[in-house]
Amino acid sequence: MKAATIRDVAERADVSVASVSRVLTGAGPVTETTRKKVMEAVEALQYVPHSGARSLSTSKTQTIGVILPDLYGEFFSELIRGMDVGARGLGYHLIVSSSHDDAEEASAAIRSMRGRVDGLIVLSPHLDAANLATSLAGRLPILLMNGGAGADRPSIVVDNHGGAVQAVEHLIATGRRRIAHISGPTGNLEAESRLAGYLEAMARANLPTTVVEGAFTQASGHQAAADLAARPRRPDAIFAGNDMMAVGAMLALQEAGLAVPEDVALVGFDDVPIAELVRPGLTTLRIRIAETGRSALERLVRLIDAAGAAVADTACEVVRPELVVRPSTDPATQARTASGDRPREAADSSFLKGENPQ
Amino acid sequence: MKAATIRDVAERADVSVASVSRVLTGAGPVTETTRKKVMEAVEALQYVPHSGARSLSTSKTQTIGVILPDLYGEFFSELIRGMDVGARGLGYHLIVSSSHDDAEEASAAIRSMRGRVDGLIVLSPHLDAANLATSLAGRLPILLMNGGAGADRPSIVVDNHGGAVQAVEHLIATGRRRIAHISGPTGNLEAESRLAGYLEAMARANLPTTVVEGAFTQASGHQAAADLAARPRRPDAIFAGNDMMAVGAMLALQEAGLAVPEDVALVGFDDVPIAELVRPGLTTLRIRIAETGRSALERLVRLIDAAGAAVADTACEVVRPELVVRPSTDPATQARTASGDRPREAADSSFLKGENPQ
DNA sequence: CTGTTAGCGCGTTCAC
DNA sequence: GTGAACGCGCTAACAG
Repeated sequence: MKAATIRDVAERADVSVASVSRVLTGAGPVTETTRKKVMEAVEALQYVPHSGARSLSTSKTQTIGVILPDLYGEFFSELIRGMDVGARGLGYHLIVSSSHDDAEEASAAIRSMRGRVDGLIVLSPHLDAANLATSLAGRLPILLMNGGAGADRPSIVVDNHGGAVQAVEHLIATGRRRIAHISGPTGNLEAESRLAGYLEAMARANLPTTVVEGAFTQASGHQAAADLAARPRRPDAIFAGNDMMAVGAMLALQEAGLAVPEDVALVGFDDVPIAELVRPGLTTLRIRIAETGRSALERLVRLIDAAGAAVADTACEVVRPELVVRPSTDPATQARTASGDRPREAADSSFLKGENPQ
Repeated sequence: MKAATIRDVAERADVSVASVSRVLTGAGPVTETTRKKVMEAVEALQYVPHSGARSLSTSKTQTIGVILPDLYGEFFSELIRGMDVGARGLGYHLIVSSSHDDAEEASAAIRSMRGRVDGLIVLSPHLDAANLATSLAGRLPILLMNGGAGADRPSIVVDNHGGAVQAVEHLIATGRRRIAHISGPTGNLEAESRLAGYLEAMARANLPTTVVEGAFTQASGHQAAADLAARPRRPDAIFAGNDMMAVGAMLALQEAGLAVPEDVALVGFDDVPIAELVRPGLTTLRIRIAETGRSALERLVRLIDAAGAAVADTACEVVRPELVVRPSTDPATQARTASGDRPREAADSSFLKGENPQ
C-alpha cells in the first residue's frame, strides 16, 4: 500500500498525467470537466504531490537552509523564529543545521544542502566562512550573517562596534569610571568588534580598561563577574559582550553581596527576551532579533527570485543596535520596565508576539 | 555556468556514471585507479551530489519534519535544539514548520511534507491532530507529541496530570491552603490535563479551588496574577500552567507589593532555562526538554528504519515531570540555586550545554 | 570490476 | 484543450 502518484490519479481520472499536473499546479488551460474528474480522483486516492519529485523537475525546492553554530540560547531561537515567520509568509520551508564547531564540519553541512535548498543563510563565526560559503555552494544564493565584513557578497551585519561605544558612553554618562568588559570568545568576529568598540570608547574617555574573556555563555559571564568582584579595585560597571553573560554576571554580583546598579552597573548586548525579565531589568543594546531574521529571509528570497541578474544586491546591510536603558544602570527606569508585559512588542510587528506557545 | 552533475564528472574521469556513483556512495566494488580518476574529476569540477535527486532515487530524504504550533518561548526552542542534536547525530536534517493556528493550516503543512521528509514529529495542540496526521500523511512514519492520549500510534506525552498533582501537594506540604491555578488556554490538551490534576489534588485535600484562564504566555500570566492579587481573599499560592505564565505572574505579584514566596508562593511547569534565572528562582516541574526532543527524534528514526514491520512500536511513552524546588516556594533553597551556573547541566548529557552560542 | 539502462515522481515542451 | 514524450540528477539492477 504505497502512496498514490500522479500516474495513478491520471489513470483513475482517465486523463493524461499532463492534465493532472495542469489542474494541480493551476497552470495551463483545462476544461471544467477534466478538472472535476481529476479532483475526484485526487480525493478518492488521497493524492498528495511529491514535493521532492516536483523540486527535481522544477529545480525549485521552496526551502531555504540556515547554517548556524548553535541553537542554544535565546538569540538564535529568536532569529530562527523570525526567519520561520518570513518563510511561511513566502511559501518557503526552513531547514536548520547547527552546531558546526569547526570549519570542516560547517563546510560539509553547506555542501549537503545542495539540491535540498534554494538558498542559504550562513551564520558562522568562523573567520573563513565567507570563503567557504563562496567556494562550496556552487552558485547557490547565500546571505552572510557571520559578523564579518561581507566582502562583496550579500550580507547583514550588526554594528557591534557602534553598539559597544554606545554602551560605554552610557555608563560614563551615568557617572561610571571603572568600567570592565566581559568579552566573547577570541576568534568570534562579533565578540571582537564589541571588544574593539569598548576599547575605543574607553580610550577616547581616557579611562583605564579591564577585559576578562568569556564565552558568550551565562556560566562564563558568571565566572568572569565573580572574578571581577573579588579584585581589590573592583569595577563600578561591567559591559558584557552579550545578554547571556550579563545575566550570569548579574547573579554573580548579587551572590557576592553587591547591589546592581548601586555598586556595579551592568550592560548587556542583544536584548534577548530574558533581559527584561531579570531583576533588575538589564540595560542592553537592542537588536530586533526576530525582525532581523525575517528581514534576512525575505532578502534571500528576493535574491533567489532575481537569480543570476542579482549582481545588484551585493550590499552589506548594517543593523544598528539601539540602547535600551533599564534599571541595571538606571534605577529611575524601574517603574517603566517592571511590567511583565513587553512594551516593545506593541511597537514591533505583531508577528513578534507569540499567541499560542506551549 | 551551472553546477556540475554526475554526468560531467563521469565524462571528465572517462568512466561511467555508475562508477562515479559507486565511488561517492562508497557502495560497490571499485578499482583504486578509477576511484582516483573520479576523485580528481570531482575535485576539478567542484562537484557536489544533488541530494534532491538522490532522495528521489533512493526514496530517502534523510530529513525529518517537525510540525509545531509556535516557535515562541523557550519550551519549543529547547525542544528543537534537542531534536537537532539527535538529528545531526544520526545524519538527518531537520525541517521545521510552525505557527499553524487552525487545523486546516496544520493539515496543509503536513501535506506539504510529502516527498520532503522521511518522517514527522507532530506537536499540535489541536484536538484532532491525531486524526489529521493519520489521514493526511499517507504512510509516513509519525511520532505524536500533541499531548493527547496517543490512541494506538507511536507517541510521547508528558504526565501533566501527575505533575500538577505534585505541584499542588508540594504547596500544601509547605503550608499553603488558598492555592489558585492559572490555566493554559481551553482546548489545549496539556493545559487541560494540568488543570484536571490541580482540581483533583485540591479536591482530595478538601480545599476550595480558584482558576483563572491564561494563554501560556508571559503576558497572560501577568494579567491573571494581577487579577488574583487584587481579590479580597487573595491566594497564598499560585500554580501556573507553565513557566512563562509563572514568570509573568511573579513580576505582577512583585509589582503589587507582594513578596514571593512569603506572601504568595509560586510554581510553574516545564523548567525552561529562565525558571532558574528569575528571582526568586522558580519552583517548577522539570521536563528535560532538550533531552525529550532528542529522544523523540531518535525514536522516530528507529521507526523509519523499521519501516512497515514496525507495528511493534505503537506505545505511548510517558515523560514524568520531576518537581524542582526553588525559592519561589521555599526560601531555604536560596543558597543552592543562587548560582548563575546551572547545576542540572552537569547531571544531564553534555549536549545540553551550549558551548558557543552567540 | 565496469558500463548500460531503467526508473524515482513530476513538470513541461511539443505536436495533435 | 489534451496527450505522449523527454528530462531533472541520481541510484540500482542487470549484463558484460
